[in-house]
Amino acid sequence: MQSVLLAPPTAAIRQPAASVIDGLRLSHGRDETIFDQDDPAEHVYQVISGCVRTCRLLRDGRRQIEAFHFAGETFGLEVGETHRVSAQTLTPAVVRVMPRHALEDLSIERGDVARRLLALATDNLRRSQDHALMLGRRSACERLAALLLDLAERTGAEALLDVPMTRQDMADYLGLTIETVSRTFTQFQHEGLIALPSLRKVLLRDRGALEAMVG
Amino acid sequence: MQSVLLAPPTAAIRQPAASVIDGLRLSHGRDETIFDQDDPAEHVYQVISGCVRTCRLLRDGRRQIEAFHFAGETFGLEVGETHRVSAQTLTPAVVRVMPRHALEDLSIERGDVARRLLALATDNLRRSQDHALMLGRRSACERLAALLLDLAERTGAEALLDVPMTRQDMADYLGLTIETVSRTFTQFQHEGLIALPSLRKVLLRDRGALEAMVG
DNA sequence: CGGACCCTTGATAGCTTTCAAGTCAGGTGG
DNA sequence: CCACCTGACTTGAAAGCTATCAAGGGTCCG
Repeated sequence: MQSVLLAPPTAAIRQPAASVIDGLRLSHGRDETIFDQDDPAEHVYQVISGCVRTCRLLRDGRRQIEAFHFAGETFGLEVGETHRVSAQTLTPAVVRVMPRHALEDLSIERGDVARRLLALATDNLRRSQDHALMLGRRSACERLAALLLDLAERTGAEALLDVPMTRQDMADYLGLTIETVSRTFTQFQHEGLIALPSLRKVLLRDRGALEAMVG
Repeated sequence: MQSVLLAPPTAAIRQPAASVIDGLRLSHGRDETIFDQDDPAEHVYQVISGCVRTCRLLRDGRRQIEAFHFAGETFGLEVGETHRVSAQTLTPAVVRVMPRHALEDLSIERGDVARRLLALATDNLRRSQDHALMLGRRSACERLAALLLDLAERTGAEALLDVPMTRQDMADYLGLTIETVSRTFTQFQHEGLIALPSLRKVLLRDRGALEAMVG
């Protein structure tokens, strides 16, 4: 038997793995809550289709989106008893729901399952570290360029990107305001780096220049 | 047998766990490199004594410190073949070095070991997410207050903190400049929140106010 | 066609950075 | 033991980037 719990993140999109724990598949509409911050962390989730955001809220309402999750990606893995982030859909989405205790029990018996889980956790860690570097040390332009390139890579788009999130979502992911995101889009457009054929679509015209910004 | 690979982070300081893989114990002086960014990731490390920082560098020299690691804490766990961060000592330190492949092999046989590794990874992930929230959505004052309280908690200090890092280290962790960190210290002092009996020591005079800032 | 929401743009303010001196402390060598 | 010297820290002034406040314009959907 080859494929186990979850396919490796990169391969999952194309070849969904057979899984030991199938889990429920739940369909969600757009902008629906999957779980809230401080809810008991009883499940682990995998995006089957659509897009999900995980985010944290400060008491005064400031929001930081921790990550966007696309098809094949996993979220909701916690070490403690409660979720430290909330999760909502950006688009209509199908999400696989797996009971956490079952996964943990299984990972004690099955080394390969445990290994896969560890890979998922360290992969999320890697993303989070990249995110922190961006938030700590990059300018607004660099942040937006990084987001666009990341989206292109993860959705496998050539030049025309479908962006499932609002400007507000991008702002809360990038640690900026909605106005700054909008101005930066306009600036990129004027510089010929991108075109904006419609809201929710971005055409990358000079990928090299964007990559040079990100470094 | 009760204690396995690594004690849980919180307990490790007081009762170092017996371990399946003892690993080499290496002594380092102050400001020495343990590994560099892009080095092959062949080991996992645990701080026995002293303090270690892990950080990432941008090509133009901008630096983001990803985390400070104190006694009992683990660092260097990677999913890929190379280290994405570098690690240096802040103080003279003793570090336990464990071969990564041995850990991975062992975690396939031993469910408890795998579980412990997963807990370590998700714990690091949690810290990284807190860090990202701070970098994305908090002011300079809030960031410094959070760092001081975090140090107090992790080193178990009552009111008088020993800070092993320079202002530059703090700045690179907090996503600020050294001047802003210094000014914020001065401001806290004037507001009666802290006193600075010497460099590298901070006396917390109004912990409640600091906690209120962090929220 | 109307309305609501999202997005863009403009003007101004504010926080943090940058640039530039100084000050202080700790360590070394005389 | 003291003087010096170097690196770390602090402080000041000015600039810059992003946030805030405030309209105005588009677009999608009922």
